[in-house]
Amino acid sequence: MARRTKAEAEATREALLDAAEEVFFDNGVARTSLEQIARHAGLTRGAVYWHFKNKADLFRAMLDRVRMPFEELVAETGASHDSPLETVRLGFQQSLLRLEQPRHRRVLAILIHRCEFFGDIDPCAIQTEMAGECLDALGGYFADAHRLGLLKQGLAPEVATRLLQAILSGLFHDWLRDPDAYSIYERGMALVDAQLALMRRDEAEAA
Amino acid sequence: MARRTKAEAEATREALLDAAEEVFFDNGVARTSLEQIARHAGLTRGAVYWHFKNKADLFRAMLDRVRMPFEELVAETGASHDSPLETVRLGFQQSLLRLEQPRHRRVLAILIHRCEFFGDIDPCAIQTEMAGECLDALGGYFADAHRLGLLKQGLAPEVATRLLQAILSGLFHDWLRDPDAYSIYERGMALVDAQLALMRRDEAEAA
DNA sequence: ATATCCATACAGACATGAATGTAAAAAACG
DNA sequence: CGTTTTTTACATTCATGTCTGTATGGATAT
Repeated sequence: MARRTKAEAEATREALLDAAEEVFFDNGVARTSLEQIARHAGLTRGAVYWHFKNKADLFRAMLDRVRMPFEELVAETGASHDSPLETVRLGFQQSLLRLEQPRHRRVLAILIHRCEFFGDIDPCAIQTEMAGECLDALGGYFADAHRLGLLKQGLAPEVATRLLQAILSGLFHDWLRDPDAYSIYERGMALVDAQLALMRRDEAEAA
Repeated sequence: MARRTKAEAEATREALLDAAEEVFFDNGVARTSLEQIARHAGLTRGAVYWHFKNKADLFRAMLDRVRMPFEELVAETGASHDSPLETVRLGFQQSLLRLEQPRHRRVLAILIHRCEFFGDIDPCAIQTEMAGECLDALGGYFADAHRLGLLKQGLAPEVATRLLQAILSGLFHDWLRDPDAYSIYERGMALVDAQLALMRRDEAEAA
């Protein structure tokens, strides 16, 4: 085979990324060679080296297909600003929905549980970046909630933020270790709802 | 060099494990060769292959030096059985104290953030095993707490268990990504205390 | 006590295989 | 025909496992 049309070249690029996802997920990043990825896509290493500089570059491209900042997720839901706790809930829900898509699930699982640093890639740094992004957003919402008197008395907004962020993070990690064990959407929403209920100022207090 | 005494042989074994910890932590497991480990310990690969079957065996031995089931931690604290929530707190505290020791910190960080499967080692499975162990223990305590009427009304013990486990897990993961950023003991205890306060039935309800 | 002998605890060299990156050839498009 | 896409072939590097060599420790016999 050789050159088809421009669109078909793009298709092989995508095919390579798809293959990378699958093989990385099955074998881990370090244990998979570019040869394996190419073969899995029905191509050869030559194609890989044409489209990507090297393994790290391929990896980055794979990640770029699923990036989604928390704020964007929230924006998608069209949540209003007057109820920060509900906004958090919606953002959370949106995240979980995304995670149920195979592509997002696979790539996140790879990033978190199936790779260590290589080349100029540091998965920990990427995770930290994503976590920090999420933490900042959550922090803002809880600060608002606190100002509006929506939080339980004695619960500092920073603590509430870290609690929820830890729950989110822990949930992700645990679920990604074995995504078929349960539905993250159902369990996740149950946990957020329970936690938000715990953190919300109750009517008796508010009166 | 050649054969020293039996005690000295044991010392080199430990030295190799120490070296493995450090190099694994710095470079990741996949990227470090047995040669690097041996050199870092001032020895050669011959020593490594004498004491260990291969890389996976060495890795397992490294893990074995820090294993500690949650129940054992709780036992160490000598907590009484009449206050399950306090028992959970103490177990948590004990875990965090352990984590502040460099050895535990390093090994856990390696297991969680610096290795993917290789040989017959599946770090995810090991994590799942540890998490499950912890989950079972927590589940028992919260079931007791529920029976004793210590939990907030409407809070199912299973949900409480999963919440706390997620918090623990999330906290570990986040901190291990950058252990020098903050004290896990301080922040961790603040979070558990806050969470336990939220989950405890308040006096008004109890009356 | 000391000489002998074997198992132990390493070091060093070697063979193998696998993955990488690159360069050159080949095939198909325009 | 020239350019773009892909294959094939090749050179290099590197980790692994194994094998051999060797000096010592310790047990046993004398």
